[in-house]
Amino acid sequence: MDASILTIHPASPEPIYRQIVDQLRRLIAAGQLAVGERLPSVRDVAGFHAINPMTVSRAYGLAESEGLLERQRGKGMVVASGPTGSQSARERMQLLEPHLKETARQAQELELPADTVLRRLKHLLGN
Amino acid sequence: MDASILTIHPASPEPIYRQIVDQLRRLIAAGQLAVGERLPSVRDVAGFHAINPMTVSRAYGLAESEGLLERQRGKGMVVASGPTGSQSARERMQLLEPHLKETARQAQELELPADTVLRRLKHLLGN
DNA sequence: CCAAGTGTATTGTTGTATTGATACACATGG
DNA sequence: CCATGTGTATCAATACAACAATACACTTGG
Repeated sequence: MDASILTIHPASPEPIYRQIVDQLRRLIAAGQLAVGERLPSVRDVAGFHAINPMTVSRAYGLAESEGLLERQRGKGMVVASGPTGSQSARERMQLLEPHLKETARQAQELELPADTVLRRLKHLLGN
Repeated sequence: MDASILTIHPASPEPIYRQIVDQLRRLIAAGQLAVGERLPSVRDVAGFHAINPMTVSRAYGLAESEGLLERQRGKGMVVASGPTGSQSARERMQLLEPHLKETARQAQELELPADTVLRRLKHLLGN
């Protein structure tokens, strides 16, 4: 598995380990990471993105305790077969809900017309 | 000015002082806080939200160095008359742009249909 | 004038978060 | 068997955020 599946911004105020966990949660929920699929090793990810291996390990550990990943000793991490794999659109939507709530809050503080916001987001989604 | 204009979540991982500054930036850009209007005193805000006055002072100080607020010695902080007051919809939109970009990224990782996301956001905006 | 209200500088403390360097235990494959 | 590849436990070093308790300079209203 290629280390490039993960997008990381080391300079972001968002902690690196949380960027990784959040991303894994979404990619696994959508099935972009299939059940049983092997993840890139901590050293691969760390080398590719020029970050510390322990930071990746911490993210993997959290993802495991959350039931997203399973550890295969000596081999690596694989996507867990638990209650997680490839969820329905409804379940995936709930992962986006908090972020959307915050979007709405900021839009209202900015007094932006709903049309304007929706049109812009539609454009961004059309990639 | 009432201390309740500011919404603060002390338990959020987002630092309190940044919650305040970000919020001020939006409220001022929209004109919900009019140019020249007085802000609630640091002690009022701190008392109302049960946080430390110096945390509020720090936020006000940052907002001032950003040109959002002006300090009137002995009186308090007022909304600056600078290049900031009540911006156009286009300018306000740019304050939301980074957040919308992130929304689009997460939606794509979740493989959510654009329609679903847009419909949900439209509902959240219709308050 | 002076009490009461502004913001702020200062110093110290506490708790936590984040990252880093190193060494270790384990499993695999030739 | 052993080099190589896993993940990770451990300890350390910072940095950050918030709080606490003062003291200070300033303005206003009675």
